Amino acid sequence: MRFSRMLLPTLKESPADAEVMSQRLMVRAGMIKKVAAGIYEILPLGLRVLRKVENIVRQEMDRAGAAEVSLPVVIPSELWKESGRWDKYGPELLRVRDRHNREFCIGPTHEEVITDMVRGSVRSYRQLPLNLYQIQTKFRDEIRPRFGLMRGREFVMKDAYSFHADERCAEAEYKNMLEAYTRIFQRCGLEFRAVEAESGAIGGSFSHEFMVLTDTGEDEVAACGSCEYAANVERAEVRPPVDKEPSLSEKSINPIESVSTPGKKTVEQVSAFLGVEPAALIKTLIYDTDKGPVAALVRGDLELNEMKLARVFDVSDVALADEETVSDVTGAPSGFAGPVGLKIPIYADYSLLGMCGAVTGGNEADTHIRNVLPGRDFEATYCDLAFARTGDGCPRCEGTLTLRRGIEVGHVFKLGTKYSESMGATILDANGKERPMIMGCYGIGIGRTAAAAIEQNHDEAGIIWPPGLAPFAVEVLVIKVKDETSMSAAEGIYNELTEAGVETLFDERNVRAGIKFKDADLIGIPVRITIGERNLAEGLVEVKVRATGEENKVKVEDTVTEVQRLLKELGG
RNA sequence: CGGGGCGUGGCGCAGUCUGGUAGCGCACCUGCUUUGGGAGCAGGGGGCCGGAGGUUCGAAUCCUCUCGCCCCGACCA
Repeated sequence: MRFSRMLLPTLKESPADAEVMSQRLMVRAGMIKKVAAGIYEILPLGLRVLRKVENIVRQEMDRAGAAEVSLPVVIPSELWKESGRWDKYGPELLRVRDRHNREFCIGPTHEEVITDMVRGSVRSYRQLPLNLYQIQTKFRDEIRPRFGLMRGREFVMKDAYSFHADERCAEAEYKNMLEAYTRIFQRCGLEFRAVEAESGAIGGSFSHEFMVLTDTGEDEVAACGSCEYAANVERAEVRPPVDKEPSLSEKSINPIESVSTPGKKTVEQVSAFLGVEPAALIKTLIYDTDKGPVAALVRGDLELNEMKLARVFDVSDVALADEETVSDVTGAPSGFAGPVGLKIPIYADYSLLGMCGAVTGGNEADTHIRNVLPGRDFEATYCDLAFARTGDGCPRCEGTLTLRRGIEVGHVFKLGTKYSESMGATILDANGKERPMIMGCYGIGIGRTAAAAIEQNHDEAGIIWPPGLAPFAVEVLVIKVKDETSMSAAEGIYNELTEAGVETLFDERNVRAGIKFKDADLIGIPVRITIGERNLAEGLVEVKVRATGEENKVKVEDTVTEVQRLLKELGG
């Protein structure tokens, strides 16, 4: 491809609204251009990269036994009403009407459509399993799109759906997809972890997020340094402490006493006022549940994870109780709740085990109490309630967890029968009994993967593409276009490379060398061949590796073989 | 949805407070010089100042409404 024939508007300055590096570099490298919040035009260079990701995904999905389909972007509301999601999905679902005033939505995901496709034509367990995927543009009307392609409203996604006659088969496919995803992201040249997103109650986990580890990710991941355990911080479990022997100080601790703490409600205020560490406080939160109000306790320096609390009660959601409920159950305004003397069920985080002489609310306005000893002064059910932190114990081994940021680029999820049941996608099993198909779904954000690759692979000068995703393998750069010798040598090398099947960008623009060098670094093509008069006089050209800066002079006639050797070495 | 900020040429911005015929840098066009890391000089083209209404002799500037964009938070998975 000739540079001059390609729309490749590089920018010297960064766009004002770009928050993260990948977005800045994609805009500056002329890959994307924003047209509206979360909606982008993809320019030729950008598309080439997206196609690289797509093709890797396609190859690995095919290799894993999945078949590609194409599903509609515009989906009739009936399908979504069947599954019940038309009412549940909320404003993120973009709804439109056609000229006959019929309702449709722009597909944000395609469980309904794929289920509809399969339910008509699959009637027997003999026709299963199936795994169908598509690579397609989707739309989610995100509240706050940001970070360029990382969190757009319109975005390209690979989504796959599998159908099975029994659980074992569904689980096998789940593993199959985990392996396929691992291959995909390896080929993309990314540092990533498959992270448990949700643990099944009975062994194993059936939701994994593939997280690319970077400093700018939107999600926080707790990963064990010693084993494979990794989980979204919102779900990450913490190893329960071994039972603590009561220490001497515990035995000899003084009885509780009240202290006046006028207007001191928050942990910071109370710890500052009393001159104790936040970790010496017990935070008491009153929550509303189906079973009435409960108290949840965590150590003062930790944060309660509502999801963990919800899981204790096996509900999808818990909410902090309102002011009225708090004063009803504690007899005090919020900010002064404490476990001592409470009549409602008390759930305490493991972090309370071994605490002694703690400070808690006094269940009385402007009052706290100290010398509180769990077990002596109140009883509680102990469980894992706090957000995991760096240094916490791994739940699976003796190692410790470290928190890192990550970008979710893929998600593998066992769906079960939610859609097949509501939409009547059933088969007859070997006994002639009708049962819903068991489904799984598997997504990969294409644009997000490309963005994540940039987050992980760039320097001050620009992008450094992993060979697998590079828009071109090689860039041929002529210093002086007007010099006929240079130009004909460059043309020769360019043609040879192209004929050898090496994707080559030929920068034959009639601009100063400096501009071309800067653009080459910015665009980040792995290998650059520079053709200048001086070297050419000795029959040489320069071959430079973008990632390492390593540079070699090569004989003109050896260029193509040398480049091919280099590319092989780089893993392209 | 709450709070804050910004809309001025393709991009980045000044001008707005204190109304008086729209400016700078980059990019673009022409010429000359230059030519291995975003050149210099000279000349030039391009802007319904986001939109509507109002105040005024006169509005980018003041007032009202509106649309869009960005940031923080809440929401969402």
